Amino acid sequence: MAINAPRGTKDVLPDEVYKWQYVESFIRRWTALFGYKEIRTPVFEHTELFQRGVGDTTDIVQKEMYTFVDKGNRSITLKPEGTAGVVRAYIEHKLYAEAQPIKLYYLSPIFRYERPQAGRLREHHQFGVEAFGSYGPSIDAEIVDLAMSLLNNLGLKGLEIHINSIGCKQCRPVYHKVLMDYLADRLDRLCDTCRSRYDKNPLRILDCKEKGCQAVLTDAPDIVDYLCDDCKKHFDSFQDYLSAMGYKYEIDPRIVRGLDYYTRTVFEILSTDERSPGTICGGGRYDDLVEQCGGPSIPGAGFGMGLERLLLCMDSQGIIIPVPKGPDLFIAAVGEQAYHYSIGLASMLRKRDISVEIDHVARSLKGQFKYADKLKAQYVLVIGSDEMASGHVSCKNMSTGQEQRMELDNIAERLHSLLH
RNA sequence: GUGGAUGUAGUUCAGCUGGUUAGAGCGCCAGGUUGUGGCCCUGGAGGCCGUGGGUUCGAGUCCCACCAUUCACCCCA
Repeated sequence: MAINAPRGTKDVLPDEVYKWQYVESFIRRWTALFGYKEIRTPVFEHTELFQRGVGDTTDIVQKEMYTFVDKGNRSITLKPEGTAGVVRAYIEHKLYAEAQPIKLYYLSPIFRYERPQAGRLREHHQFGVEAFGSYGPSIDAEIVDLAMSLLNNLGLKGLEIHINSIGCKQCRPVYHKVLMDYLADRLDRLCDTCRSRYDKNPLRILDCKEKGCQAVLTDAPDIVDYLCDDCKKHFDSFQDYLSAMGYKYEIDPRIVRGLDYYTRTVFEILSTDERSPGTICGGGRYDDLVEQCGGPSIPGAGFGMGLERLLLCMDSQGIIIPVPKGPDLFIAAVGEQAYHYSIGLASMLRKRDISVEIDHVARSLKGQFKYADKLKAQYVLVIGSDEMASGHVSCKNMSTGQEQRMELDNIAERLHSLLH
């Protein structure tokens, strides 16, 4: 019996959850400001959904999915990305019947069978948004703005926005042909995987990192030069809107993304920081996906943001996430009778909205103070037989060391005024 | 999937060319205070030296395999 977490997974321990909660609180604030509502979809879906949605030729579907047959003989797959499930829910619940666009966000674990390394896990977590029902480039710009606002507000520096357009079903075949013609007499200089991509998905050859392929591609035609008029117009206005929002961006004709469903706009937000991984957010437009998954012909746009990478990036940039406060009060009891009384007092004070800690392992008074200190308790109340008899307790401020006496009768009020 | 590095207390790490009871800092517990934390002092608990095999009189140390971690690549968030 292995007692370690499965390869490529990580526990978030109590000492560090506050970092996640901090980031999540920013996500909830910014999605609210932009009008995106949360959607929660299952961690697993029918395998077919991802095969159809994400695309059979992608690495994700071909070799990275966690797929198994359940006891009812269904093929089930753990989400390898966030969009497909949201699209399925959008179609299943006929959200297209509501006023469009429908703007959604999710926080979800994502599973991919990969070789783990820094910022790369078999289970990672993504924050993502999906906006359905608008062909307009303003929604493309809005989601970039949402991602950038969030990241900037968290304090990240040195972010770059890289954008591209990969056309639509009208103009992409034209570019495919141009690219294939260009590559036709250079096939022997491409790597094995690229040669196999030549027929199935030639666009993917563009982002091959092999030196040989890179050399071949230096003079390759750029897709932006072959966009149809509508796609060209869309791409231009997208850029205009980004500028109107005050963003600098870079057109990178090599961004094609590893998911087949993208059309027109694709983008990545990456950190130029050397110590942390590059891409922390990637997304784009998917005008044919809803229809491909069996819904009406409705466009969409969205992105996914890797939370582990975001946290890594914040850490390497030295961004300090505020550590949560300790309890308002620690009650230190001396003796059986006082402890018995203190248990009741702690319960009462918690109901009065004061956070209270108390010893549960029979520590000495000194031990209780040390423990209170470790917990970062703001005040410590000492209760022993003297206090029980007199009805007065001493309350010690742990940061100044000063003690004051107070009556047990109105203790909650006194504490409230101390804690304001 | 390909290539490199690394696995020793809870944690970070020492352990020289194989040699007797495997060490340190931090953390944890207790004591130095009879009812008071942080600092200081003293003591204590805690290790099948990743797992399995091999070489050897003898392995934490050398060899092999496996497992895990980590870095680069592929790909992606």
